[in-house]
Amino acid sequence: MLAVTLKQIAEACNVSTATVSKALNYASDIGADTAKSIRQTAKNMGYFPNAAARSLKTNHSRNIGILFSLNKAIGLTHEYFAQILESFQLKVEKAGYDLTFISRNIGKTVMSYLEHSIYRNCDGIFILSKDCSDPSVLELVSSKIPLVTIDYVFEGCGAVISDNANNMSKLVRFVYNRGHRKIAFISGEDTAVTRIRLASFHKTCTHLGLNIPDNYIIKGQYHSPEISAEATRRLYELPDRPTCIMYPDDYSYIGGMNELEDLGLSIPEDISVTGFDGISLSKGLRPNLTTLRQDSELIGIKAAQLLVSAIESPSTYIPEHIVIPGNLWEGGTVKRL
Amino acid sequence: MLAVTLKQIAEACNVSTATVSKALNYASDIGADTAKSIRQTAKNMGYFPNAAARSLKTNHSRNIGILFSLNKAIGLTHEYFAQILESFQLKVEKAGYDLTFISRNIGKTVMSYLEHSIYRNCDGIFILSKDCSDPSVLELVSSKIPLVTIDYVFEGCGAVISDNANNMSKLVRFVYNRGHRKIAFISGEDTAVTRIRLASFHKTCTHLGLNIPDNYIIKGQYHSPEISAEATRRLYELPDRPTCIMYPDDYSYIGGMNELEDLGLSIPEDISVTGFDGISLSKGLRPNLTTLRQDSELIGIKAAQLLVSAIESPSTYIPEHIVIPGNLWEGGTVKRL
DNA sequence: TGCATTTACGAAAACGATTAAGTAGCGTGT
DNA sequence: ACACGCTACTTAATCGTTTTCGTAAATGCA
Repeated sequence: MLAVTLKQIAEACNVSTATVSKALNYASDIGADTAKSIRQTAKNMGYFPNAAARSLKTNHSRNIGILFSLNKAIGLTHEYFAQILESFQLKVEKAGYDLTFISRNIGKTVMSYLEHSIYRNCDGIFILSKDCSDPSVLELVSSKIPLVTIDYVFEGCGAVISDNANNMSKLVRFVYNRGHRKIAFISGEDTAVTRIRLASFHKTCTHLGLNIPDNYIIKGQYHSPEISAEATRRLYELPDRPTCIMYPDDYSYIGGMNELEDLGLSIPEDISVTGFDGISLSKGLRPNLTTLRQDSELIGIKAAQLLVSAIESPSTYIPEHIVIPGNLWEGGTVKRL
Repeated sequence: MLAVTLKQIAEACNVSTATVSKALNYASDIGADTAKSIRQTAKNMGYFPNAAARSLKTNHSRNIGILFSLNKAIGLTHEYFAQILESFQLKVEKAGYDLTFISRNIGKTVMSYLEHSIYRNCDGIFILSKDCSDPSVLELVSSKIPLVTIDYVFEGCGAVISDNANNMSKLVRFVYNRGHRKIAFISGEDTAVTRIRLASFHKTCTHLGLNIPDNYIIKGQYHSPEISAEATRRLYELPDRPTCIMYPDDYSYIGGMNELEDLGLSIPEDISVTGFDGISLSKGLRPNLTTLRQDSELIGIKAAQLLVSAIESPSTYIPEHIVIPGNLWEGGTVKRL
């Protein structure tokens, strides 16, 4: 329960706390054998440094703040982000960092993200936010705290981004190559990522010589089966129905899938569909959902590496924008026409 | 960037740091007007206390450790736990606490959960672990650090548990009341919760006078559509097929749903099914999945209240075991026979 | 041997807060 | 006028580290 302190070790070894500190930190001006025996007794006594004391003195906390915009559509419950966070956590843990959620308030006092980060003395911040135009996020970004963002680019800051433009293009081309010309697209709610995907969809279609009518493009929502179901019905009621519907993500597709079934359409015989993300769900479906697998694990890992290097070697650090390609998962929901 | 300290405020106000500290902490022995003006300048200067210094001195950190067993089946990517964590976070944040993940290692050094908690000076721990028999968890539990567990009971510790026994019973009775007598059950992997649900299933069946053959009970896995699909096929191949299949959770049911469809069975006409959890997915399905909605939001809130009171009022605190009932969601996947 | 240099350690200050103890100043009761 | 008790503040110690600087002993070199 009660923590062992440097002082206790010092007494046990008959040396000063300075010596103990040096021994444990492998400092240069200490005798090899003294150091060894101190380290041994420290281990025996179950010593761990007091994080607060160390943080106070050294001005770093070995703690990384996570800025997670928690809302329904994009938050912990979204498998893509949860997976990124998981692999990020595993990686920074190995580098010796803990993870703390950074919110806008602590108790009754409201603070900005920056203030919270300073309060907790975070060595770096990992931003997984939907709305990076939030002034409080901007304030953080323009501070000197090392940070890495996901799927959003701030100039001068490290970022890891899923290659949304190319991914979407890949998916559209796949559908096109299977012979589809009437492709509908249900987008997610309006975010930077959504805009990139939508632009890529249009660009790719134009490039392929496809003329997509306006009513084939429906604004939906990520992670919402209900809204995808509704959008699906609207597409069904169109006089000139699409032959393929592209859903905003795998999860929300489930709503569309059920709606189509209700309407008596079978997949992919009567209508083709695609998802996005490649979460575990998509492989549990029959036929396997055709989707674009984003490499969330790699994204988390790269973000961790980037942030750790930004923290630990600021001199050599270059705020890269790492683009992570996705993989097309062919599945079986796009029929060859 | 650089934080404002007490000292700076003290200089600005021409008082000692002690006075500033007292003013900000609403201590008694300080003049009302001095206090007021100090608080005002502190605000103007953008002061926030240094968490490390405060923690060092007061021996508490206003930080709660989360012990999250991160593995595939049960972790951040599981909506039930992610939701509990989300609502927990929102609640403790209001009480003035931050959340830090507690892992078994930090850098190259391996430490126990207890050691990590001491290292970070956590005021309390929130345990969301699948395997509470882990010796390192046990060590933590037997320490004096306030903690609350989810879906697992340690005597003398606060716990919030979803009422698995009654929930399962409710679900079985609902199926029974719809006329089903041949009920199959696909369980999750072996955990405390699984054992409770399985026992409740058996007990309820016995109570209802049902004799469930052994081959109706299949050991599956939570959150795994694939394994549920396979289990579904095994049940289908039985000479005497069940009329209803109960899946370990909503998510894994998706695998079964597709398998059944592949087998040419339609739900609920040819076969009835139930899920468990009541995640958003289940309401996106057509027909709506019959499931047992666990109140993950309330569980998170109650856990937060319990833990905060354990931390802040240890004298009046009673380590309750709060049982949160679930709600049957009738849905449309159980046919009336 | 004598002097300079290195090695190995200790003393003490510092990080930013909290808090017990001490002390002015002031009013009050007798 | 004097002791007493408040009130409102300051001083200084403290939490557990890290780190600079000082210094004694050991060593190197001529």
